[in-house]
Amino acid sequence: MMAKAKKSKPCDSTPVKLIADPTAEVFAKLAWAIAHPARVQIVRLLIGREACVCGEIVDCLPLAQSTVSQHLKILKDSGLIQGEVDGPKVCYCINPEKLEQLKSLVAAL
Amino acid sequence: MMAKAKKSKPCDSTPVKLIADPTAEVFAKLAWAIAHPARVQIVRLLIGREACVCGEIVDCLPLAQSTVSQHLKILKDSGLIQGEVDGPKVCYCINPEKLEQLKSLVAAL
DNA sequence: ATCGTTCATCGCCGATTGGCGATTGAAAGA
DNA sequence: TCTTTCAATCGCCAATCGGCGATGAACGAT
Repeated sequence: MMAKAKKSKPCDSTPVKLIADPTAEVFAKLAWAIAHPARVQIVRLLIGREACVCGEIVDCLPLAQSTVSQHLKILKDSGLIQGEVDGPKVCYCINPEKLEQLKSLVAAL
Repeated sequence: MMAKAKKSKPCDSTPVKLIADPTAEVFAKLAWAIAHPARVQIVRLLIGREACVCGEIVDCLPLAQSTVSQHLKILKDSGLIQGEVDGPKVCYCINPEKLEQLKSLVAAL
């Protein structure tokens, strides 16, 4: 249905000059950090609580400890979360500034 | 500075029951779709205009036509954009619903 | 019917991801 | 000291990504 809607869209042809935005890189990096179900869950978990020990996060996910640690490293590298050593344990918490940056970048789309 | 802030965070230990959210998958897929600089630029480009022929998008990016086509396919699979065949050309445009879904998912973080 | 244009797809490649178990390292307790 | 515990890292693997050129299909125009 609606087949053959010839020329339905104007397909405007304003000469596009590549917006060489460096923000695209930043954007992509941040988006990539949460582009995995496990990382989405980790971020959500950390948003819901003050802070969380790594071991607890491992218990929350159906993944091996080493795998979770990898995801945590990725998130930490992106700046979205930060880890603080607390004795033998490590407390992770979200970085509100980075989270806000992500939100505003997406909202500005 | 601020070193040795022992026990600075409470590290609350509320028993976490894994929120097996299926939305994490959806979220991750959408995030992954824009987790590449080229795809960010494409999405931004399409938001700025009504619609855009594939060839123009190729001209806007320093990538080969086949590579751009790949990115377009990824974006199309995610639902963020949709393509409409217009003769020999293909007009791409943003899918406002999906874009809004992405925005609200991020905003709800 | 034969071009020329446009875009999708295929095959290939190197690099990266994502998963795991095993090992290492650091702190705290015995 | 020795042990235990917790988390990061290493090594390995299969799978995927991201890039490209080349090929193919669809369409308009000649």
